[in-house]
Amino acid sequence: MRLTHWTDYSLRVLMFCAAHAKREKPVTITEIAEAHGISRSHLTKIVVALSDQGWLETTRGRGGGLRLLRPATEIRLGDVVRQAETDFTMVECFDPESNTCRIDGRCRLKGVLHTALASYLAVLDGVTLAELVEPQQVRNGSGQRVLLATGLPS
Amino acid sequence: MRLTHWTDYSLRVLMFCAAHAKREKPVTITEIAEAHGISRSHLTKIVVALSDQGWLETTRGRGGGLRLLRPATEIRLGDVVRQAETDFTMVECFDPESNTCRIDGRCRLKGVLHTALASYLAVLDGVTLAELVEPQQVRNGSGQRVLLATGLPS
DNA sequence: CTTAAAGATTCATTTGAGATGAACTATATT
DNA sequence: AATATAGTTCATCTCAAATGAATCTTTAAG
Repeated sequence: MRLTHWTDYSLRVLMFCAAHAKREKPVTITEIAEAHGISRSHLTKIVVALSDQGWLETTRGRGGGLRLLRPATEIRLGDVVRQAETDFTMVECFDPESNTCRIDGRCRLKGVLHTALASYLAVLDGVTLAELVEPQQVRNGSGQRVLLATGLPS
Repeated sequence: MRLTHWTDYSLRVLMFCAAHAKREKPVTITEIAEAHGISRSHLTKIVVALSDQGWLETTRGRGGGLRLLRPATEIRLGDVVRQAETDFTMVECFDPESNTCRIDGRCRLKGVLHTALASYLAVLDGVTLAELVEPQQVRNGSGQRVLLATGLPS
């Protein structure tokens, strides 16, 4: 049971935007890609998806970049994960297409796993992007003051 | 986010054993494989693992087969899933080996996802194998009385 | 009006966990 | 001896997910 890198990166992009929301210049894809050591090309696809899903606003051209469409306090992790993650097939019988289970409909497994999944997402619904990146100064390895969640000097 | 077929089958094997626990002859791998339309060879590996993990007792030779080592009322789904599923890497930073996240240790994502996972498993811990296969007569498609969870005529 | 900086698209490829099954071995009962 | 059972080994297959090069499009700055 694991989340995809796609979802992981989706969250990181949104976190990065949230952490720099107050900056004048918008955040750029290249910037995030470099910060995380990911290819710009690949990350672009994730940004496009996030934009299609209404999380981000993108502007092309010089001076362009990304901006959150909603305040980070209103972005619940559960909703992001629901959209980023495409496959919530817990067991075969979740998917009517491929289900060949001979005891489907008479067994309670599916229901139980649905409940568990709901519980998982409910925890994520209880946390907003803002809480993840809440600025909080800590010392980094070099004794420098940095912002929690961004790693950038404050 | 999904469970592997391995875990799915593991649960089905245990459920089958639980549903037939009162039978004189032990359940056999071939029987389960046929009931679910899975290859006997593949299912054997799963049974061996379940046996290694202490869920099952197996006996070779004619008249042999599988038997649960503990009453179904004492087998919690969460424990089975924890053992069957090998990879609970929610995001890259879960795995110290592969983690390259630049903001690890200063970000709260990992903690949140751990909590969510714990919540998922807690739901499964609240259900026993016995509850899944609790005998309950229902009518099947042919109007025949069958046992819930097994699909076999009662 | 040219250039540079940004996002967007397309295409092809790689990768790796997970799944699969054939063939064979070991053991117990009849 | 024959049969029915579990157990092991080996090789492969499969497919979603991940990756990245190349190119196109848009827009602000100079």
